[in-house]
Amino acid sequence: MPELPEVEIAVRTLKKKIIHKQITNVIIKNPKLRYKINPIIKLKIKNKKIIQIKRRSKYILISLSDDSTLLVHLGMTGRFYFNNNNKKKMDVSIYSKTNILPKHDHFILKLNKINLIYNDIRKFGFIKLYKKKDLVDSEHIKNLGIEPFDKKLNYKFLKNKIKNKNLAIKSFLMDQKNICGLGNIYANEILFFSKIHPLKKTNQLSDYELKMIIYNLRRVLNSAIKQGGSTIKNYYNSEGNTGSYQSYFKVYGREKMKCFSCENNISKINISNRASFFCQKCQRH
DNA sequence: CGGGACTCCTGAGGGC
DNA sequence: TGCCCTCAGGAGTCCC
Repeated sequence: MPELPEVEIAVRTLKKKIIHKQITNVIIKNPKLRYKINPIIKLKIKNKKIIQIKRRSKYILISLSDDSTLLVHLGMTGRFYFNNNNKKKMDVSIYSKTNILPKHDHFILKLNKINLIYNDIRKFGFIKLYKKKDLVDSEHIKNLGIEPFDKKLNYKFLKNKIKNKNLAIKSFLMDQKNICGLGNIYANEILFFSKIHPLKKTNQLSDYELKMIIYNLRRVLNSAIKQGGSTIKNYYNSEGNTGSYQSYFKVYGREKMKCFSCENNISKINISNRASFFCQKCQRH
């Protein structure tokens, strides 16, 4: 599910449901995710309390009472959902309500009255445990770029970042070392609102265009968060609900359909191996 | 070093 | 119906 808005929604739901709860047991059903789940995790986190849940880029950081942090990335299809474990039998109503298949459950945290289940069809996500002090220097976190809502992100910051870079702006936006949290959907949408062709080179962008990119990325992300994220292919979030930002897509997935701003049809091209959607007339080089 | 192609994995959908 | 191909919200690795 996951670009920044979807991860943010997941974090907010986790906060609501599992903060302050104690981990009474851990079940690793299938350790083979992007990185093999280290079985030692089970012993290390059992009986610890969940004291804080945060988002950094597209990562979920679950801090535990012994100064360790579970670092979770959802990959393409990772998601958390909950199950009531108060009864003897698992509550299976969520399976009929959503398209979740238990065969893709890989990791389960048993908490007081509730199970937190990590489900991931394609297994591109991962779960790692770090000591809190090692987390920021970890390979996953240390090279991350600026957060989209960080006040330090302004056009001068971007201008400095793209200095000497002769790279398609779409690729720049997708690279987490620059601005983090954006993925394929939102990069496409942001460039449409900014009226910039996705292949336009970073060193060709005007100050005005850089300002538009920053303005629109915040606008698009905020709006998506407000809508509960985007749901593709009946993808359900942690509470068995779908986000609805997909109905606001201006270009993503709209190849050959009419542009909402002009009479042109939306084009689709490949940039860095990812589908890129744009309007040839509204978005100029 | 920067940047593009390839890779991991499963499932959905289209064409024949 | 079945088979084969392509594609999918990510990002690390390899190679030039």
